[in-house]
Amino acid sequence: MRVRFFHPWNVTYLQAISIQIRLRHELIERPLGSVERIAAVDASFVEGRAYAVAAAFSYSSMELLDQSMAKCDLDFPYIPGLLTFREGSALLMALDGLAEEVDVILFDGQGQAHPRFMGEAAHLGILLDKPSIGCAKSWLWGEYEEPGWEKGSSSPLIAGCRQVGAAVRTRSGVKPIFVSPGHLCDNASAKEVALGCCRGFRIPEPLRFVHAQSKRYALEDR
DNA sequence: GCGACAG
DNA sequence: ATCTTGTCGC
Ligand SMILES: [Mg+2]
Repeated sequence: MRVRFFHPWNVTYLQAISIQIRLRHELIERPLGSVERIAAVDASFVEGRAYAVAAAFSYSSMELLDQSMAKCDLDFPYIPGLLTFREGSALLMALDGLAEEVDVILFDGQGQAHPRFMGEAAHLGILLDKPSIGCAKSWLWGEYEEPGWEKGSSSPLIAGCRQVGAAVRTRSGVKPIFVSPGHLCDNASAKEVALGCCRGFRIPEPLRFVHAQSKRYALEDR
């Protein structure tokens, strides 16, 4: 898939925040259409470099359809709220190598559950002009109640008097994940798709795969 | 000033 | 996220 919109990546802390605020006006929230193919992307880090892997799957069977890797030097530090400026360009490079077209992309981080409603999934979804969903392993933004113990139960993440995502129990009795819609998606679709690609583990299968792959890629290049 | 803080 | 192997428990 191709990147449709661009902005500089070698920016200062204040410029990064300014870009997030500007992109906020481009965010479109709406239900997802039918999902036949889905992609996920993640990165691992070693010796100041990011190793990103993107992969495409059949949504119904979770069969692997395509895979792509990218390596690049890191220049921006990790700052909560600005994760996209650390690993975003590496993730886009990996996604750019995917030949298979997909209906939605999963990211290892927040979507709209972010102080400026512009988490990694929302931000990169806009640049790619593709539907996107954020599936974070821990909390960043929004008030919520502990969801029920059973797999499938969830409770809304509320910020600024509106729902920006949900804490979703993807395995009974296990810590929930934080699912929030990115671009061209809504809360109901995000939760449905995130749960729809779990196969017995807390983390949705496409993200589990790219996480493991990026780690292997980084370790064997060390 | 203090606390919180995706990966 | 990373530094790091085996080990305890469901
Ligand atoms: Mg990650």
